[in-house]
Amino acid sequence: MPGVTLKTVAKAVGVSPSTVSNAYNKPDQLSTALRERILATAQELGYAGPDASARALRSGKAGAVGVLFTDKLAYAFSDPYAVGFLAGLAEVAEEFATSLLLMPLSSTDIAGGSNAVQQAAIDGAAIFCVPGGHPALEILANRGIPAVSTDRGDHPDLSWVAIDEVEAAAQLGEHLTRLGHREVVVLVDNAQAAGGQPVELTLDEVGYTDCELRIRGLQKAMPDARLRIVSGGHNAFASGLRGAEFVLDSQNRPTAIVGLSDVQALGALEAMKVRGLTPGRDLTLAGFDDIPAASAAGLTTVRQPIKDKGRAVGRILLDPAVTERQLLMPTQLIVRSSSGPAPKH
Amino acid sequence: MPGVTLKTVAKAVGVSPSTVSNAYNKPDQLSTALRERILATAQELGYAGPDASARALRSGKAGAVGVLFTDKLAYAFSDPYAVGFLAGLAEVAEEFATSLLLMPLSSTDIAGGSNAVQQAAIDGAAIFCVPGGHPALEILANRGIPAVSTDRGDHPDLSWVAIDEVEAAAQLGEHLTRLGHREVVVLVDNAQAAGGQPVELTLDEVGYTDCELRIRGLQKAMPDARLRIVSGGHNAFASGLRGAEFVLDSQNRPTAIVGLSDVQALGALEAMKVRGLTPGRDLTLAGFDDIPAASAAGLTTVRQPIKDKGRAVGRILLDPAVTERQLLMPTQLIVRSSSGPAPKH
DNA sequence: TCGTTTTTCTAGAACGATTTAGAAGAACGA
DNA sequence: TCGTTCTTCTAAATCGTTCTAGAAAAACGA
Repeated sequence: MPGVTLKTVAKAVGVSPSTVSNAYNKPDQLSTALRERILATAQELGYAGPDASARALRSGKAGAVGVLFTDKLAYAFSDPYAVGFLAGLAEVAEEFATSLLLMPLSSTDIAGGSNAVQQAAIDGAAIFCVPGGHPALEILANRGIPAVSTDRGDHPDLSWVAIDEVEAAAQLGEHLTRLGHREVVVLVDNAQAAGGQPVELTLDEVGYTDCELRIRGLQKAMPDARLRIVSGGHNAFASGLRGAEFVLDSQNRPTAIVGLSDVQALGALEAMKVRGLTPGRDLTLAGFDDIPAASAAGLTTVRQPIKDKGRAVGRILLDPAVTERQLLMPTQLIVRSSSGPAPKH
Repeated sequence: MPGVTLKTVAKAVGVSPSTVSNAYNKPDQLSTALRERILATAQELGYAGPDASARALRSGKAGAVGVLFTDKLAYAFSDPYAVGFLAGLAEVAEEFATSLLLMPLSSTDIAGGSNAVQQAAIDGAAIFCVPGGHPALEILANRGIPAVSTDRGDHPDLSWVAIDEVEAAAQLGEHLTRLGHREVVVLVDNAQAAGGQPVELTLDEVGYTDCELRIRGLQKAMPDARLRIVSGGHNAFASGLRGAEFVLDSQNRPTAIVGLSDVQALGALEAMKVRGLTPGRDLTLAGFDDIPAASAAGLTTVRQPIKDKGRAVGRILLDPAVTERQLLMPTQLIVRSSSGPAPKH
């Protein structure tokens, strides 16, 4: 049955196309009897309801919001933190009969124009941990697509749902200071190390705004400590593992390792285990996010309400009743067994 | 600048809209000089390229494929198995400049019509572990959207990329039989237990076709064993944990527990650890999928090439050169330390 | 030089719906 | 009975492209 459209149905029933459209979208605009007759005829003709593209064009609503991820999709999903965010977002999306459009941000050919960000039919975009200044953000702005970021940007008119990165990290920093740590390594996500060879970075090279802020928070709360920044690659278990290996096998071991995400911290935990190091005694380990696995592993971490973050982003994008455009979510230091006093030497 | 369209640009440059369209889509249809002039003017006017919806309508291609997940999205993504599938699919999607549209499948009001499946603008759909007979599948069929399932369906004209569930499970069953196990508990995903209270089920109540087939495979290879089916909720670590707790704390402990997914098996592993039970010695534990964490945990499992499965689904949906519509992927029993001989008594 | 092909561009009709403004008829109050 | 308000339905414009067919100009071969 090729080409069964609104018009076909309208003709078959003997009404105008508008009425058929109303039968689907505004049931109170026509009598129940007629509506039922229309729906029945539609069924009979094998008409599956208004075409999505046509509706999107005419009404200006795509029925989908984009989710922008940095890096490859695989990395994004391997972090339960990302999954939690997505789950919260999906919950709201579902409520508004909206789908989620996954937009992997391959570093290549963003500028090319033939990329998802340029093409996608979306009503809004959730920017998940994408560094400020990324070309994709400009494209979105150009297209006039409302975007909500999970990071606080500098522009006052940008929407975001974020945490106070500096304060959150400072909480952890104070905890470490109290425990007497002065030699600290911070494990960060970084593209430079993606090849497999861990690298040591300066603060300027870190890149991701949120990482940078967290490090600043640590510095602020640990003015007397020596902070080294190391990356084993993109945000993943394996990167934390590699980064920690690099640090643990080097001459000057720190007394504490802070992963800027729990998955990285858990990777570091693995490296410690292999070397027979007990977290909290031989070396202090801390993470960020408080993903489910963190509590199982006894990892000290900074909890952020990730699912709520996803929900909030969804509401800002989809719920017209929500007018607040910038939301600061609470964080909480969760102290577990992986952190302990710095060993005297 | 509201309403900058193809026409606006065309007028500004002094050419026809068709030409501007060609500048974007068919660069060889016009002189380079003109094309560059058009692109420059577009930039100047703040025109962000052809509108996605309009293009979708006119060309009949949405530029996106839907991904249907059963249950709540959160459960879906907490399983690395799902993530692997998605990664494979995303790889192919990227190659064909197509986006992935995640479609949350609320169990409620699917029939209502105001759901994502009905509304979404997609060219095809990947059906990931959605039980046959689900209303969403019918909606897709009605809309004439090609769909590829990860489960073998009964209809001969349905496309799928699957494994031989029965045989795969039978491989594992033979292994267990050889080890002398006769008291076996199978942990399954089930909505009934989603509340938190584990339940014991009959085969008829299992629901998901693939789960059912796997159990049949086990039965086939373990004709003399007593198989009990238990669920601790939806497919997740926590469900496996709860299900195993229920089983381990009951009067008649089995000698082997089989999780129908690795995440559930790993949850069960946790329950065993807490109770001081060593897998492979005190109790045999096995899973399904062979996710990365399985090897780290020494879990005996049935490997399936999940990323390839995702890729294959993507190719069937997007690559016109691929004509094969039904693909059986290989599986392999991976024996690790979590399985051992049944204790004599 | 004169057809013929190739290149470059255009006019105008789709694509399939929604929206706006308003008509026709029914129901209502006085 | 008559004007007024609802209810129910419709005509026509519009959303922003891409497509088909073909015109005009340029290039080509002999």
